[in-house]
Amino acid sequence: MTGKREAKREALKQRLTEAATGRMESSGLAGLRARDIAADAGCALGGLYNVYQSLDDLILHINSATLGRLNAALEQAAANTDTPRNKLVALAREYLAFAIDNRNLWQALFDHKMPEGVIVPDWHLAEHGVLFSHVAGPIASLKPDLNETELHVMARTLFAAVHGIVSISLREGFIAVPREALDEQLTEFVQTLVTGMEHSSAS
Amino acid sequence: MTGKREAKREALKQRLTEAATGRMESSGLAGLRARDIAADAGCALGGLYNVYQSLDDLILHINSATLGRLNAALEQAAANTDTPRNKLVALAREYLAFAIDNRNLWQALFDHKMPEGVIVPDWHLAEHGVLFSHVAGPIASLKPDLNETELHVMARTLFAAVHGIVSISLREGFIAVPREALDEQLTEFVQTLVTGMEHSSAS
DNA sequence: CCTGTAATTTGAACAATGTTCATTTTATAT
DNA sequence: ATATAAAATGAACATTGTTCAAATTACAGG
Repeated sequence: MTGKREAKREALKQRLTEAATGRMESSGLAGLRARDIAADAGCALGGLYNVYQSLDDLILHINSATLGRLNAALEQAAANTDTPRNKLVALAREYLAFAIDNRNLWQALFDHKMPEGVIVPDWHLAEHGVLFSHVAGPIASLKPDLNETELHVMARTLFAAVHGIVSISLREGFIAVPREALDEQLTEFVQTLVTGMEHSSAS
Repeated sequence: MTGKREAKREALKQRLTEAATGRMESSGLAGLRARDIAADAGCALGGLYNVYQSLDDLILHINSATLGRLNAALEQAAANTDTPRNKLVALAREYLAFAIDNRNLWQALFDHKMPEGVIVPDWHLAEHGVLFSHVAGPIASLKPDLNETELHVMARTLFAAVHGIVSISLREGFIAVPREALDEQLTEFVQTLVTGMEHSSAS
């Protein structure tokens, strides 16, 4: 009857992660309390710190899972579309859809900051970097003359632009634009940008 | 010798605001402590709460001042340029410059969140809204057929796109792109977008 | 099945922080 | 000069994340 320790530990970790994810979904990053999470998971307060290094560490793991789902959704969106132009539009729309459908989890990806002096681990930065990569393929088709660096930089720029539009649109306090209008705006924006790319010097 | 109360109160408010702004510049929003601010301003901890409703209220006022300076800088940038295209490029570059030169103050504009249930006062939302307005003029020239709503929405979208690029570029942890490269990327991005606008259906 | 040991779980205690408020100090008017 | 109202003070409180000595539990050997 060995291995029971390991199993319990894993089970607790999962319960904690699920509890924390649930709290984050319903109350957002700012509504996350160590005591609530522990209570939801059915363990003592200290139990959380046996499994995770800190609350920030736990949040990092939640964000990692969210990034995984987001990356999968974006990959799907690009795969189900034909031309580079349509892929870029589909990626932007999927990003918006994911942000709306997973508001608090998505917000936490960008709202969460490590405490002063603590650096974000490389593996997590890499996961963020994958987001940019989805955009790189279609851009490479549109502008085959770009070298790898230029391509990467432009992909990051385009992603950041779309992120900014989604981010400000979903910001609380600001006038809530209806989803359909947002979708249309975003589509038009990407279309305009692609048109611009097609007409620029080194296409 | 009347009016001394009012004067002292104003003086204290200013000292508190300056102290808090200084702390925010050097340590960022997350490094702001009520006790530090009060100590810097030379008053007791409670004094802060005689002048401001809460720390959030104080932060709101700092952000208001920052927005004032940012709006002034953007207005200047647009005024010193000729064509709509060049105005849009100048606005984006000025936005980047301001963000770099006022990193922590600028970050706080978007990082700060009111506690759950407390809503941002209208006058402050309006100040944020002014940011979009700088972009509206040049866009109106480029696309004279837009009605007021369409114009406002497009201005917001373009601003948000530029904001996103600047925001992700200055994000800690991510690879720091040299300022000149950033500036060039941003310029190219706006140029591409304007080109796209010139070639789109309802120009 | 019993027992000793090592790992785990617990929750009281701690430190840091925003906020309040009874008390003290100060400014103004009479 | 004194009374009153305003303002300043800082101790006390509530809410956090985090730690750690003590209690509990799982496992191996007899």
